[in-house]
Amino acid sequence: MSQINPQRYFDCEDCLFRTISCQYIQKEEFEKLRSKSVQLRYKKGEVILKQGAKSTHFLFLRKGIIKFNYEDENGKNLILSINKAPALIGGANLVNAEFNLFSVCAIEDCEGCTIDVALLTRIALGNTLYLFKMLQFITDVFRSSIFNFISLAHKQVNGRIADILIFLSQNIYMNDAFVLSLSRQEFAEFAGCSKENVIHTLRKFHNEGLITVEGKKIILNDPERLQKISKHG
Amino acid sequence: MSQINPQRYFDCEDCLFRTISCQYIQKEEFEKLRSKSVQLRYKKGEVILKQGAKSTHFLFLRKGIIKFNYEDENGKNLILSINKAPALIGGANLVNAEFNLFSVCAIEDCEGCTIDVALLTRIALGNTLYLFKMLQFITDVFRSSIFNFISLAHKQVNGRIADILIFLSQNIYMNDAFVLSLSRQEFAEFAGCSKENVIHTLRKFHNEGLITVEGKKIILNDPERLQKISKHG
DNA sequence: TTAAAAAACTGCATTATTTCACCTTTCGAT
DNA sequence: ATCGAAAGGTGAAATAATGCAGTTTTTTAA
Repeated sequence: MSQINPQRYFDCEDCLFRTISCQYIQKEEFEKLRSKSVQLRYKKGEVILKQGAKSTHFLFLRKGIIKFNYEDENGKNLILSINKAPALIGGANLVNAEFNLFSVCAIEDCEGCTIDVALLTRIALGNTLYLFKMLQFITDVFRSSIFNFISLAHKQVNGRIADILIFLSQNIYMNDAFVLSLSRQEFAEFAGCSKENVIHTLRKFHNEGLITVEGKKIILNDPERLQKISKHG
Repeated sequence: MSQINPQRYFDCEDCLFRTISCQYIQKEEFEKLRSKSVQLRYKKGEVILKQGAKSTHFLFLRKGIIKFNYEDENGKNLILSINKAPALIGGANLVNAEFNLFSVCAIEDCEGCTIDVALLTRIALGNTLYLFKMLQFITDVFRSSIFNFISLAHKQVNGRIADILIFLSQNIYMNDAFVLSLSRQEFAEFAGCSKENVIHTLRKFHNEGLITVEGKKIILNDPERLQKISKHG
């Protein structure tokens, strides 16, 4: 994450953020944003934004998978949501410019571009359609977590784990078979239960033929039945 | 909720929404908004916005207490948040103009004013500072629910109920003693547990002298110890 | 390559939570 | 004023979830 000699890892030409931005704002304005941007790479496990810190930049995540993490007063972690690129990260502070409420961490190797919040805000305030678009981007990340919370709030662990498996398959890995980016501990922090409970439950689903678990490799053999478990709670 | 003969229950002169709006937009523009508004009263229990419906208006809640309610596929309810006036209700749809994700119901008698979404959006798009202010209003309602979710996600029932008691005391009733607007069933839907568990736990806190429960009347005798229970989980 | 550390896993005792069956109180409508 | 429905409440059995103590497997770094 060295910034001494700003490195260029990828080309801006095919950047989605650029494409979308340039539908709303002038190329010259985008160039201003870009001149303040730095390309960064994060290894799996690295912290991108730290809870409690004041962040001066967003990150346009171009590649990779991240988690939003909240650490409570006892040091217990909760994963609020998991998102994959492309996404605009750090937006909880656009409307409400305070300290980061959550951390954002890479759970797979990531690359992206910092975006200066002050400058983006200035540009967006002069262009409501662009502002609107940015807000959509930001709330996307947020909204996905709502249904996870609902699942958490009134399903038991079986249903919650079924929900997470379906979510990962459909929204993150886009495949019935995937290699889990989360440790069992992290899975538990996402499901709001103990890691033992995650292990027991995955094993049970495995023994019932519902899924195949082999270390980090998971295959959903019967998504329909998983849906039923999710629904039943 | 008769709209045949639009009734005037209260005076617009001292309306907070008007005061705030007029800091950003012209009086004439506010008059346009107002001309499309209707003053409404809701009895405790009435539905203000219905989950799944397409809402053409926000409600500026001028007086009263409301709940955000999500009903799942099995008919189970979850209360996402509880808010008191003043608040701008229905904003989940401003950025993302779809159907209502949640219902909003009065849990105390309420009064407020409808606000035409299309017109408000049009005005806000022409005035970014106003748009920003409206977004702040809307996300306020949202943000308060986040910490309730965190509580839900990794505390046990004792801690969750302690959290809710503290929340109600500090954020809704602004007093250590209050008359609960929720039934035990609703309390359970907020705490994400069974109503029996709510009753048992309130009784336990009562027996320990932590709180005094007498039907709907609740007094927090020892908020500090309650905080400790909340913290310990 | 190997030793140490971290993560995955297991079964079980303990604790938390739900569910059920049933009783009592409160409240609103006739 | 009375009936019936809804809400509040109780205790106990059944179920779910956690936390522990220990083993195995995988990963990491020297």
